[in-house]
Amino acid sequence: MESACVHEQTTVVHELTQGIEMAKQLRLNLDSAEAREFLIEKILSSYDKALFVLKSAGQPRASPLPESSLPKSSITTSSPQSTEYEFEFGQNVASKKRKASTPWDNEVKILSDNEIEGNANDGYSWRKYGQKDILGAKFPRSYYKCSYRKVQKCLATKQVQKTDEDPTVFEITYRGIHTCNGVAQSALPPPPSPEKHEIKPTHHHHQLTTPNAGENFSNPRANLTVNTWDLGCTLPSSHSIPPTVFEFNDNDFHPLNFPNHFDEELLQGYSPSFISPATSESNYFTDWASSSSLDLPKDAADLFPDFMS
DNA sequence: CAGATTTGACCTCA
DNA sequence: TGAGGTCAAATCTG
Repeated sequence: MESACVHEQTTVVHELTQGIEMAKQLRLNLDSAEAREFLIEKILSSYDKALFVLKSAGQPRASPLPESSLPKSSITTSSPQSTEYEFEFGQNVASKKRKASTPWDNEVKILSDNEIEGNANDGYSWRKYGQKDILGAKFPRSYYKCSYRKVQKCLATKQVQKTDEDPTVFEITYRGIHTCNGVAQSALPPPPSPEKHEIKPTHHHHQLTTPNAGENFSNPRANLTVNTWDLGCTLPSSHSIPPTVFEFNDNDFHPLNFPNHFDEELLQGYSPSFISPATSESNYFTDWASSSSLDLPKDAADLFPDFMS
């Protein structure tokens, strides 16, 4: 099962990456005893799960790891309903017509059966700018661009289209790279340097079927629930799409911050940039935390006021 | 009233 | 020339 292998690799890398980011956070929050405990718990949880996945990797199993079999962290989420995403990496997967001319250097295609009108809560704020009937397609295609296109010159766009076979399944195609931070520039540190967010079009096409990288968060608005093994409080419900994808080479793989800069946000800690006041989702974390059976430290709000408010 | 959405017109390219 | 993608004015919504 190659896809399962990829899945496990992704999960492990995600967990380890998360552990690193948490450790960075820990370094920044050494002064606070509560923060220390909270972050240590998260780090241990991440590595626990990474180890668990690695140990499980060699064992045969017919289906993805059941949630119940996974190590429990101090932060848990509910809802077993799963959403499948199918990723397709490469150049201009969807656009055949303008393949040679489009400036996009990356594209991610996702199939989701659990979106509301394809309005995925992917952590970014989108503005619909067009809808078009597509030849041969039963349903029109909707065009979205980043709400911060003008303010931050963010060129990320996405296309959402119901599939012919199943109107409840949406094909979401992400194009371009988010160069925005999700909020107005004035309120934030400068966007990450381009080199830090360099996305290389991969020549290897991989299809990943989630639960991927341990998502398990529910979307109270869209009734969207993704099984997740981890992420805990680091991932609001709005991130219905794995925020970090990986470019797999023959022997290694590198995390790429696409389509979301989730890792970057993690890196910045629970910074205000994580919660975009301007986004249509208004307050990801609040929704997420209130809708999930989270076992957050009672003083989490004090530890991370930006995160919680 | 500001921001988001809708929708017809326009642009680009194969 | 037609299809896909984008623009922008009109309209809607909170």
